[in-house]
Amino acid sequence: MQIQSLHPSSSHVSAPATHSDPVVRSLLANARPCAVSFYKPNEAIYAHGDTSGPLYLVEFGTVRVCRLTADGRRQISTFHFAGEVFGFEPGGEHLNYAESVDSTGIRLLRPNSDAGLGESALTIALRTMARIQDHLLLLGRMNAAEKMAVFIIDLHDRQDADRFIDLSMQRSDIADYLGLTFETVSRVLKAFKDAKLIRLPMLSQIEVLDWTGLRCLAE
Amino acid sequence: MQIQSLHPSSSHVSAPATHSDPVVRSLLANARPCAVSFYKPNEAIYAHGDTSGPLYLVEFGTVRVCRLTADGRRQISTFHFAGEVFGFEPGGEHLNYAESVDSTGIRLLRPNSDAGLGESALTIALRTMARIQDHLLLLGRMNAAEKMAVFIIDLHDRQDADRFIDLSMQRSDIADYLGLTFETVSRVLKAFKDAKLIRLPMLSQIEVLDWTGLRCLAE
DNA sequence: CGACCAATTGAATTGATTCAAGGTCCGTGG
DNA sequence: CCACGGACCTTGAATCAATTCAATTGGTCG
Repeated sequence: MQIQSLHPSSSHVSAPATHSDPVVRSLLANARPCAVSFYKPNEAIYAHGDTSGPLYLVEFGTVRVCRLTADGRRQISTFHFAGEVFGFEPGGEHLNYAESVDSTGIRLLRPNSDAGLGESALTIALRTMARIQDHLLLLGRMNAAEKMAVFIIDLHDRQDADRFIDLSMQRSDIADYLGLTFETVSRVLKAFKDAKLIRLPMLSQIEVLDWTGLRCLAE
Repeated sequence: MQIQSLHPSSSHVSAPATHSDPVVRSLLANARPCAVSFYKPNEAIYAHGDTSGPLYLVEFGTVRVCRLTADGRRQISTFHFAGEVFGFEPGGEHLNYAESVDSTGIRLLRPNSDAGLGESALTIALRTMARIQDHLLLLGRMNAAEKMAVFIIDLHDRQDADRFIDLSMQRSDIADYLGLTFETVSRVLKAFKDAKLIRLPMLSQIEVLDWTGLRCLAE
């Protein structure tokens, strides 16, 4: 992991997210400015057991936040994309670990006063919580096809891309997010393709052909 | 639902939780005092779509917080017991609904200043979030026996009861919490009984006979 | 071009569900 | 006190969705 200089001329990464979200902007206003760290794919951002405290803002790229069972089974709690904030943990230690999925830029947010990051931190934490609660319903009560449909629609809603949805993560990441095996992910994508719900122009791109059909599956 | 008077002499409910948790006490200090509402089993505390804002403190009893799919499948996000705070939601509307499981007393917590409930609200929200993230791992990556073992141990840790664990909720609630059917819950309990891990002196009580064996299952 | 990793596909297996039948607990009323 | 009814729970048998295991294909990069 390298620390990027804040000086623009030395930066060779793509433009940072615009942070159009007012809550994120307010959080930035309460934070000390920090450099953007650049991560190659599959690098650790923080580990299980690390001291928690600062928050992390995704400038570009994708992050996965995960937890493991004692025998190594992995569950991905959330993916985070450009403009999203993560790193919330109670107590002093990270119970989850976070890694870059692809080439990712992360800005550290440290509170610049004793007052902490204020109300905006709570707001963003509650949003994250709502997202996770949605995911409980998905993991506990949906079948493979429904899970996949929800996942594709969610990806589309969070990317501003219109036509093609970018799959920055590989099949096994999707599997560990949806509580499936990577073989099942592959099979469901094939079934969607055969049902003319989607097209897969590349391994890492989805084009939705039938939004109605897909939304119907996702309820 | 009846509103209990704050006057002790008119109260016929069991003694309220002592709120030994300093964070909950600090939250109470920032809240306007409110009466305790008494709920019979299976009454609505708030509904999907209700305006959110106030927090709720369980004085006694058990609460379930749930979400439904469009076709009526239910996932219970969390159970809450005496001394626990719930009701966190982003935005203005409840995405979940909350109900009493058994006879339950709830104290409403409304902020008494414009500053809101302060840091303690964030602390408790983060705790809730950590609990939910644990539950993602359970729902996504554990089998029925492991889920049940984790559930029993968690119940024990959250109740101060030593010998007998009280199952205030019925089998279908446990099923909707663990992402199983109630038949499977019943079968797993039977298997635990046959394996001499537990005893079921009553329908709603568990006695753990082999903590090591149970913990081993739960990892 | 070959090597390697990821993804696909097939066949067999299995864990959990579904459907169906009993059994148990508990309150109510004769 | 006991019989009755209904809700909850247990148990069994058949089914099915998803996994496991095993090839094979495809894509990417030196």
